[in-house]
Amino acid sequence: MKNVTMADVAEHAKTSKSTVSQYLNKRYEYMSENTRKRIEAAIEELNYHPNSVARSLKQKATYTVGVIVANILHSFSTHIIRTLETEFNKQGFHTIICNADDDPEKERNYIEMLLAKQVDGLIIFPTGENLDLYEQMKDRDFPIVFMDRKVDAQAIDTIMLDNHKAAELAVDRLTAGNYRKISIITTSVIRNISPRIERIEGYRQALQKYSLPVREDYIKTADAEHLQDVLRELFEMDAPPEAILAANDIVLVEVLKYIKEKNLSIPDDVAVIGIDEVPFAAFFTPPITVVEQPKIEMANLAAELLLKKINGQKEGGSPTVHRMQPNLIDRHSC
Amino acid sequence: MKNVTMADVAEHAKTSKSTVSQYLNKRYEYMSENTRKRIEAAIEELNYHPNSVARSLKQKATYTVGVIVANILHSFSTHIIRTLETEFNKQGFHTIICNADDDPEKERNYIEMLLAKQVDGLIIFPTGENLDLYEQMKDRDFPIVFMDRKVDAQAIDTIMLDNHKAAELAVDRLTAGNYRKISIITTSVIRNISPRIERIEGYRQALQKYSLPVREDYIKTADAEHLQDVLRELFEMDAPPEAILAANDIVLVEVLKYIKEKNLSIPDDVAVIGIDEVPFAAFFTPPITVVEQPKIEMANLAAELLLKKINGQKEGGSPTVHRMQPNLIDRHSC
DNA sequence: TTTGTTTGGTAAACCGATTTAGTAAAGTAT
DNA sequence: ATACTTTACTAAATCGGTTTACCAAACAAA
Repeated sequence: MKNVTMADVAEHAKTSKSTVSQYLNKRYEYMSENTRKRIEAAIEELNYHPNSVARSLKQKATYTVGVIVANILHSFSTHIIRTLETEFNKQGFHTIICNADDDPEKERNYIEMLLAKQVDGLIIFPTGENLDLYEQMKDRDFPIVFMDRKVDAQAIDTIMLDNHKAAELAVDRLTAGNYRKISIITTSVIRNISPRIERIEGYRQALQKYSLPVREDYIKTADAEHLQDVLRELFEMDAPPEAILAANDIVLVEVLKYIKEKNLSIPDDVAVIGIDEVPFAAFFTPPITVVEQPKIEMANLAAELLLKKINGQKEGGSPTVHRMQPNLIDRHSC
Repeated sequence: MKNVTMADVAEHAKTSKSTVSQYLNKRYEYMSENTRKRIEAAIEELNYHPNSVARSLKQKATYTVGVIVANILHSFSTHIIRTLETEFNKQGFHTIICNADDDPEKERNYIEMLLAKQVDGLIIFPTGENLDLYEQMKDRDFPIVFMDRKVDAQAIDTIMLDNHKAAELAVDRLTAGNYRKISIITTSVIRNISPRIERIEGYRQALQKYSLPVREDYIKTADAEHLQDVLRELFEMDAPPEAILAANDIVLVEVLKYIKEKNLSIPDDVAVIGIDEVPFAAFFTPPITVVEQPKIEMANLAAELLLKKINGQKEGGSPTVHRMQPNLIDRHSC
């Protein structure tokens, strides 16, 4: 069955393609009532649906944005995606979601594919390795917003948690509970992923604020698959930590797994605090205290900034890192 | 800065668009080594990237598939999405993910938008309300696979859990633990969403298998927001249930919230079993017994079926409902 | 020498919209 | 009656690729 095109509609309605196009774009001033009705009828009768690929080619706009998350397994990413999608959809934009799996090569492929597909803008949780690509896009003034992580070499609008503050909030809470031997665990820090670095920095500074010693062997980083090993090391130390700051939700899950397995009790044997809210924190036994990111605001701001760029509004100032404030949800794990 | 097109490359390489196109499609037999090198150099020098919108228009293929999930909040959906995206990406396809939020109107819009965008195929978790659209696509032989839910009126390939079996497995486990007053709770059943209906049916049949009475007041359905009310009702009954079968992950979360709030103990005060695996089940206190869906297999099968249709392979038989087998993960909540 | 084949290439149509420039006919102003 | 507007419409160019049909030159075969 042949596809119905605008030419078919025009023929059927005894008018020209141009007029049908005007009709579709609701510029009714350019035609008589009679013509309009004939077009309406023809569209109905032929069950015509415009081809937006053709439209995009001519208009040089696809009304589609790309989102490349570094790792879709973080519940933070999932929530951001959901809000972004809803927001873009409201504004008539489609969203293509890609998962770079923390692999710079995959990220490169996705960026190239999305650009070839002529997306109108990009939101990226950058791996930080594809500087040349970031640079190119910036030079072209291609609409782009970074999320969650900053890339030092690039002056690109970026939305990030105030990670120093987040770690500080956690340490504040822990010291208030009289824990002094505090460990921080985060996922791998090769490639200097900025939020992880910053959370460790924030932790160090907060300890210093309380004149607590910073013990390097309390600072642990590892891939998700090796976190159990790291935890074992930690608890086999002469002076194991009294409290653990899980620097993201993946770490928190591994920490709780380990604790369950070793039959330790929270907070008596170890106190636990996490950065990133997770769905089970509220009804866990005990409920887990957590520092949450303002996900909705972050996603909304990202969408807003990107749409502004797409609509060609010259940005007020130069590219900024927008720092969002974390929030402590105090429960009973410390 | 003007965009670089194939014409620019041709000019720069002193050849024709046709030859450049052949080059891009790796049909090197049609040109001399010398020409090939010149094209290569020109592409490099101009930093040319082909426009896939133009290509799609001519080829009538976008190498993009759409996925419309009914509700992205189910962890099941998230996992399916992840696997689908990975799988399609392997095969050179992009994935556009949309969330219908269980709203048939949103679903309709998404289907229409994705078709206008000329996606090559569609995977839908159908709301079940847009029969006319489903029908149209089927009539056109448009590649489409249903996931998780079936639509009775439509003969469209569908991938579903064996929901009767899933509920039966849960009841088996509960009766083995000597629980006899078993309640099932599921999210709203208006619009006859098939997996929910089937799980309730499976529950009834399983009770009958054990000659246990089927009490209608133990069968509860409600929107996520009203589940707490439903739980209150349930536990304020004269004979409250000894065990709860949470028919999906959203219900499970609400059940555990309620239990925590009321300070009930699992499994002594109430036993709990869920359908759908969740990340915290393994290290919850107590670890939650759960019937899991073979998500990976389901997503892989869906991708495989869809790609076959897209590649025009005539399907062996008529459209089928593919029933996948659930699996009990026995832990300590019953 | 003539014919056939291979090699290396190009011009132009095409995909299905949008948009610009132009025009015929009718209406209005002077 | 003439000039100017407005109304209603269309032809054709365009977006950036792909593909088909065709061709000239070089070479081989008869």
